[in-house]
Amino acid sequence: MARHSSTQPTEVEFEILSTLWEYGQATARQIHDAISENRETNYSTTVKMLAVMHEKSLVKRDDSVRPILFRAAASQKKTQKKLLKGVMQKVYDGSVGSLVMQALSSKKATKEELAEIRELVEKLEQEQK
Amino acid sequence: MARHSSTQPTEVEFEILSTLWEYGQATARQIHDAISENRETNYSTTVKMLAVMHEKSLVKRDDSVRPILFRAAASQKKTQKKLLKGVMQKVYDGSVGSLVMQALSSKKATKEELAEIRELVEKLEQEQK
DNA sequence: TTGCATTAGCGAATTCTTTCGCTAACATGG
DNA sequence: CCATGTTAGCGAAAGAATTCGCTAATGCAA
Repeated sequence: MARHSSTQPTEVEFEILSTLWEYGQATARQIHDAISENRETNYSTTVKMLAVMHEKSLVKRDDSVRPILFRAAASQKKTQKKLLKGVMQKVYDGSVGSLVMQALSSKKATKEELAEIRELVEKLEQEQK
Repeated sequence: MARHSSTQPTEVEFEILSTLWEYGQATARQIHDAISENRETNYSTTVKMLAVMHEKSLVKRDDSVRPILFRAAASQKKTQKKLLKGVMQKVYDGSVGSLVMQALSSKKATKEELAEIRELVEKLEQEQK
């Protein structure tokens, strides 16, 4: 059975997914060009990674068209949440509080971000009453 | 040169570090027993991992005593921050805001955590003026 | 001190990820 | 239709991370 469905995407896989989230859909060539900006890599490698990722059901492919089009199988949000949940569990022993505190104190947030966060926090505090 | 110093600890390495942070210091046996509660593994493997981690300077060992005692080389906080920063960069494109927002909306925080977070946010907003 | 159980270390094997050369399929302009 | 360039796929290799069998060293109890 789908032994990969629960696994987090690996490093390179995540880069490819990021490209797909940005583009919506893309050909192997487009993906390759995009990730080549950061990483020194070969077109063959990208194609192979896409095959591996398709095998793992991380991407969907539309081969009714040429060149073949790829899309991410899961949304960015869903994938981010899953990953963050894992980090929270593994690194912060499940505590949202310490994760958020550390995030806030380790990197400056913009005024807008802070306002948005404060609003959410206040809303959550309301709900809790 | 220390080619590992910038690298994040791997999965198993992180589990071992977590044990060390909890215990302060521990023998290979203690570490092994601790991680065996989650992961099916062999004492030899734990010992080997400790050797690898020592090589990478992730742990320090005191072999003036028997059995040898291990300690984490870096603090939990420092390691957490480094890891979180990586996630923020890689997964949230560097945005503290979206990371925090997702963290807060994906898992309930306690009343106390929310209060603490709100205080920090308010303090940061003050500083920004 | 000897025997026995535990601890330490090593090298090799396994598994997972990433890489790429080489070939085949395709598609397009001439 | 053909030559040429681009796309797709495969298998094998290289690189990491993790595993463990086997042996050696150590220390403790009889």
